[in-house]
Amino acid sequence: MIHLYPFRPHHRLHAPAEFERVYRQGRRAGDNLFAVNALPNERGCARLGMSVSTRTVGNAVNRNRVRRIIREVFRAHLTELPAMDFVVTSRPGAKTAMRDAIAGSLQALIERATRPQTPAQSSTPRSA
RNA sequence: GGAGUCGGCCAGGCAAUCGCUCCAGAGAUGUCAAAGGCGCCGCAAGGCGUACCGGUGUUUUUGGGGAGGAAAGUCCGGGCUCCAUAGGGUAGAGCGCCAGGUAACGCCUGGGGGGUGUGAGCCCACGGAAAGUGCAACAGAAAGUAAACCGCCGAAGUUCUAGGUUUGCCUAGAGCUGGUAAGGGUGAAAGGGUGCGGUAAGAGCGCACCGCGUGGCUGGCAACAGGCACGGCACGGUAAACCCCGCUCGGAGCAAGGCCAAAUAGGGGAACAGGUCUGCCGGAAGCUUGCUUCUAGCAGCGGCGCGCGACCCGCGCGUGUUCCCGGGUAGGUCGCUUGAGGUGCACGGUGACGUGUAUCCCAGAGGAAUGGUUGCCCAAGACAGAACCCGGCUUACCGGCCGACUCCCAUC
Repeated sequence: MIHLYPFRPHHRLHAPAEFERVYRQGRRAGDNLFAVNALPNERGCARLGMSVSTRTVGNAVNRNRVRRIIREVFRAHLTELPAMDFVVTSRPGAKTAMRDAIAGSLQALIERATRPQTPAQSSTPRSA
């Protein structure tokens, strides 16, 4: 059982400019549920921003459901994450995804987005 | 008991635990002399000091609040804000039986009329077709100043034939012109309906009743209803076709808008220029001593541009160049939840609703909280998430509860 941590405003991204910065400069990883952009920050803790649209997820109720699950997953793993800004963008597959699927997807994507980039590997994983 | 109609209400529950957000209290800690308090100085304006009270952040803790009946669609109506104080006309849009309710409505209530159902009920875009224009496929003879295809008639006119004859004409038959909207047929619809009379056959041609129209009367605030008299059918349908009549409507929206403000262009002051325009006031020069010329300012009228949704009127704002001071995008903050507010009671009203009174405070986020996990229970949880706020309408929806009423069956 992991210990649970609070999730306060300074753990979130607020300004449009911050989102823009992560989109432009961050590393990107995605599957059919989400896309995750990650960019190191100077604040000493990880921060989360979400972009979940009704267009990809169906309706407003489902949008809230997906956002809450993302936030809970992020909160549960807050201490394990490096000091980076993450922006999670929904994709149509998230519409019907259950909680466990969302958690699994996010963990894998965060893993890929935060893994130190090694130039030799970048061309090979496709064939492997 | 079954089938159904109408109205109202609920929208999984409980517990533990981990979170988010707002409010209030308490503690810790940072910061602030801008505001209030306090102290000192000063006649006063005011100045100085002070973190004790206080303001404002962060954080801990305690307590409390935290999505809907549709929060939805954004289809109507308002409040609020800004634009001019919301002006006139045209255009445009909406609405359309009557009365009431309301802040207002295209909503609601009650009533009238029409349709529909055995019934409780339900449905209606329900002003005008004798202002004008248009439209009506196919079928049909004919689709609106009616019309003769089949049929009916043979009165009237006329021709032929036959018979009679007082030689004028008469009778019968056939035909033509013709008469006829009863019957058939076509069509969604064929120019009132039924019956009797009438007639050559027919026909509102006449009459009765019904319908329709006109005018009184009675009831009703009215829509309308009832009845009387007259008319003798003139007035077919379609206005969610144009249109006419009546009523209503300015526009944009909280990304409204106010304030504080990094960054940028526009704004205030000074100088120069101006449309050979007009007026007022001031100054200077000339002398003909009350006029001319020059010049500066203000106002008006022009011109140009912009705004007031479109157009016309009308209104407002700005005006070119150079030099000096002030602006308001990012961001923050307010707007932001106490309101046409909820609930109870009383009274008025058939009712929508109103009045009075008591009581309650019931989300307020802002890349956007209102949730996650675990366990238990059952009838196994639908549609679905506030974004300035209300009143409606419409649409979506697992089910459950309550009340009133109708029809059928059975029993007493």
